[in-house]
Amino acid sequence: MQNQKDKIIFHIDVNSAFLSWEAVEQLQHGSETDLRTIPSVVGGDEQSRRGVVLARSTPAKAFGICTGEPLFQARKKCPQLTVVPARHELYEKYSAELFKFLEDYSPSVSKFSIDECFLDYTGMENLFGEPVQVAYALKDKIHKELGYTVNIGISTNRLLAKMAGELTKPDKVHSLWPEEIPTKMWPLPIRELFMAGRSSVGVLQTLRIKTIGDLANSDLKLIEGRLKKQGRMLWHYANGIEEPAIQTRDREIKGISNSCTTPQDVTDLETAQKYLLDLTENVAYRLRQQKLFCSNISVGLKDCNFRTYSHQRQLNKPTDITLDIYNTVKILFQEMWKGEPLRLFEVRVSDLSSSPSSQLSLFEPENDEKLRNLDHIIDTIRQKNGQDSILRASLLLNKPK
DNA sequence: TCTGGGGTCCTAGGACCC
DNA sequence: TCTGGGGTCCTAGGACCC
Repeated sequence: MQNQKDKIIFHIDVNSAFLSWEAVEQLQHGSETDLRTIPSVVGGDEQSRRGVVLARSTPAKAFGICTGEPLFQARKKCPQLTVVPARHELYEKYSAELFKFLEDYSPSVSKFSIDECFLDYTGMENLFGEPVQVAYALKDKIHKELGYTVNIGISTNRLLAKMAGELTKPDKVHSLWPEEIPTKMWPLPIRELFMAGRSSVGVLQTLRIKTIGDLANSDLKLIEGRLKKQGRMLWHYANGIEEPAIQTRDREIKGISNSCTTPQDVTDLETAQKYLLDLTENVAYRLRQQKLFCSNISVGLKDCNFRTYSHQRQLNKPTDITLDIYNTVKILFQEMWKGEPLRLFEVRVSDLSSSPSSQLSLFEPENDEKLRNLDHIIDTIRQKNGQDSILRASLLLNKPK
């Protein structure tokens, strides 16, 4: 059992979140079938080449269908597969509802992703009871009241709670107290360790490290020599030491991006710029919603051979003006593009601050003020009538510079 | 791989400064 | 300059997560 002074952390993870939420939503709207009981997946749009599996039902899993795999491949494994298009706004709604629900159990609930969070249960035993029993009750209450299942992992830090939550699924509660590490975590293949991705696992395998236990009991200096900071982190994680700490989404935002895989490869400048303007508008709008300014702009491309590359530029003066950002985006794109067919465009802004450069803003050029007013008008129309209510493209493109 | 979209963090090299 | 070392900033690319 845990020490008196130790923390108690729950990791709560919605099982096949997008699919579960789709199933609940469809049942509420009179559907006869529960997506969770048939081979089904939530996926992108196949025709526009966005066809990958985002979430799968348990029967779909039985066919060997994996998340992230192309829909085409999934259909080969299971021809009768039901494919549901993704509805991200809906999932945001369900996500918010769950986190609100959890706040009854602790004042400290930290969002890790749309369907995962950490709940700090430390000091709540006197109110609700012993953690494992409470976790079971909580899991069943979510099922009964919200309509879907979750996994709950419990331990003394976020890392171990998360590893506990992954042990077996779905609809399970697992503890992974420090003294249970050798029996519950060390036998697992190294791939199962949080933050051990393909590249690190490849290096570790050359060192004959196959399980999490192998890594935990290896020489830290050796691992660090091969994998630098990443190696040091993985070695600590394998030993159940959360060093560095796992960060959640409650910190300030570092960057805003939007990307788009095109239905067909793009080979002409005009079409490319249309996509880039669209992405820029989305990013700039979100930037202004957050009342932020960016000092770095980056454009990323993926060509038809899946080669990815990017260019970025530091600005002299932070901005939130769509046209400012777009002008830099155009330059960055032209620096990179040699005419190769492109399948993906990305616009990203970073180096964010909450005010435009302090002194300069007092003497803001008249033109900036006009552009900012234009952005404001368009943002207002969009908020009232929806994102597609106004075609900014023509406005911007025709606007004399 | 017929391979999405939104993030964070790290590394390495070059420019520039003292 | 055929020159050392340390620091900071910028840029490109990659690893990893859900």
